[in-house]
Amino acid sequence: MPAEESFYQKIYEVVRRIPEGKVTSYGAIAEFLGRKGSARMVGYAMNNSHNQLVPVPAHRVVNRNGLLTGKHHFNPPELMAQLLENEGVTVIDDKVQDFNQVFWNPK
DNA sequence: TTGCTGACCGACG
DNA sequence: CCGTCGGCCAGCA
Repeated sequence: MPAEESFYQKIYEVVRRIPEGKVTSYGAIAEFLGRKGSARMVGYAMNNSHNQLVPVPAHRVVNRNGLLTGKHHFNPPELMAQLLENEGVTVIDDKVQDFNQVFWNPK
């Protein structure tokens, strides 16, 4: 049996599954991992995403409102919205437009 | 082991 | 509309 993966690894794995032009929410990932209500863990894991050897598209993860709450952790902060728009996701005032249409549920 | 932190969410007034 | 609080729990000093 393979070595047991940390929750962080599982989170990163889910985030990598997000297709281009799609986004998901912290709560959705937390719920998918069976830790519904602990969306904080997802965000906290994202903070460590830079520590991963494999790139993690953290810019595709937004909060429940479709707001780019984690943009301040990017360098530069505008990069998050720019990456999303580069993939076809419209971002206005740090908020994802047509959120229900670009929302991707892990499964 | 204990205590603190946090890129969230929902409820309350 | 706005601020505040509780809950959730892995990681770290």
